[in-house]
Amino acid sequence: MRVTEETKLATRSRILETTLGLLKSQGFETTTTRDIASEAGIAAGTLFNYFPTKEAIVMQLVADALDSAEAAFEKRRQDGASLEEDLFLHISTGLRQLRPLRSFFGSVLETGFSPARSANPNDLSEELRTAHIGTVGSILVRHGRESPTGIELQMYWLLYHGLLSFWVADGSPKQEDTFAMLDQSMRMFVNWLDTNGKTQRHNTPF
Amino acid sequence: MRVTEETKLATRSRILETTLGLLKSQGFETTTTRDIASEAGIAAGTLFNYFPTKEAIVMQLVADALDSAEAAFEKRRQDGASLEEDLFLHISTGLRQLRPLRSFFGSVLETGFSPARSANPNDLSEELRTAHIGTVGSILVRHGRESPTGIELQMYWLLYHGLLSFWVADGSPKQEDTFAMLDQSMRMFVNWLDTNGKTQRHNTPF
DNA sequence: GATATTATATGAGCACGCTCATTTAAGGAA
DNA sequence: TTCCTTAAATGAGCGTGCTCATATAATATC
Repeated sequence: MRVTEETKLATRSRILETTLGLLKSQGFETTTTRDIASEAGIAAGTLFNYFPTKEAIVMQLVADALDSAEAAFEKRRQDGASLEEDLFLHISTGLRQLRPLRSFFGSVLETGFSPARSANPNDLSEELRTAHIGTVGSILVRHGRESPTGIELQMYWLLYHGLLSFWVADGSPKQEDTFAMLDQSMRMFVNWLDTNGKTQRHNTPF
Repeated sequence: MRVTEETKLATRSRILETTLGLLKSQGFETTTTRDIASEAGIAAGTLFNYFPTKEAIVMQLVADALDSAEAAFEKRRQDGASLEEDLFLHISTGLRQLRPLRSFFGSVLETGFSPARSANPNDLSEELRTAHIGTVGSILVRHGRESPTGIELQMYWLLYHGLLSFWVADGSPKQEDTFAMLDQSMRMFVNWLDTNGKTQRHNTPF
C-alpha cells in the first residue's frame, strides 16, 4: 500500500482538524484516540503512524497557534511602545491565539513548557521555545539592551510558564486576572533586568 | 467485615510507605497500582477504598513532606536574616524535604500546585497552599510589612510554582541551578513588593 | 450460641492509550 | 498482464487506572 505524499498530508490535516473539533466540544480526557481516528476516517492504529501520542497531536495544534501568534505580534506592535508594553503584547498575542485551545491546553503545559530545558532538543516544544525566546531577544535589542543571558532567559521562561499555568486555571470571566498578572510580571521582570548585576549569592544548602 | 480504626490506619500507612519505596526505585509511570496493592498486602480494588486515585497517594506523600518542612523552617531560621533570606530559606527547606520525591514529584505538580486557585477547596493541595502561604505572610509581617494582598500572593505562588517546575526538570548535578533561580526570584519578588506601592513598610529607615 | 446487620475487602471487568503481527494495495520488472 | 516488492493501513490485543457487584467477617441483637 503506497500512498501519495499528498494523501498523507491530507490525512494528517484531517486528524488535526478532527482533534481540534472534538477537544473543543468534549475536552481532553473524554475525547478518545478511537473517537479521533474514526471521525478522521482511519483505523485506531493508523492514528499512531501520524503522531506518536495523543498529547503530540495537541502539541501540534498549540505549536501552530503560537507560530501564527509570532507573526501577529510583529504586525500589532507599535513603534512608540515601552519594553514592558512590547513584552505584554507579545505574550497576550499568544494567549489570544491560544484562546480556543484553553480548555485542553493544560494537557501539554507541563511536558511542553517546562521552565528547565527539555531533554529532547528535537521536539516541537524546543522549536516553540526557541521561536518565542528569539522574539523576546529581538524585543530587548530593539529597546537598546543586550541579548538576554542564560539566567535571564530562564527567569523569563519561568514567568511565562507560570502565566500560562495561571491562565489555564483562571476562573475570571475573560481571564482578566491573567492579564493583570501578566502586567505585573513584565513590570517585575524588566525592573529585575535593570537592577540585576549587583547581586550577592546565597550558599546552596547542599 | 468490620475492621478497627487502628487496622485501617495501619493499612493506610502501609500503602504510603510501599508507594514511596516503589516510586523511588521505579518512578511514577512504571509503578502500577497493582504493584502497590500487592506489596501492601491488599487486593487491587482495596487500594481505592483508601485513596481516590494513584495521584492522590503521591499528593499525600508530598503534603507530609511539606508539612514537616514548615516546622523545619521555623527551627532553621535566624533572627538577623533579611526578608529575601527568609523567603529563600522557606522554599529551600521545602525542596530539601521534597528531595527524595523529586523524580516523581512532577506527576502532581500541575494538578496540586496550579498558580490559579483550585476549584476544589477541600483537597490536600488547598491545605498545603494555605499552610505555605500562611508562613509567607508571617515572614512578611516579621519583616515589618503588611500581610500580602491577593495579587501579591498570586504573584508569589506563580514564582513558587515556576521554581518547583524548574526544580523537577533541573539537570544540574545537585540542582544548583534551581537555587540560583530561587535566589534571583526572591530578590525580584521583594523588589517588586517594594516598588509596587501596595505594600507599606512600618518602619522606613529614613 | 445463633442469627442478622453492615462496613470493608475482593477481583472480574471496563475503557483507555498504545503496540505490533498481519493484511492490503500501489508501483516496478518481466 | 502477471508477479514481486514494500510502504502504509489495520484491528486484535496488552497493560493500565479505576469501578462495582459480590463475598466476607466483625459486631449487634436476640
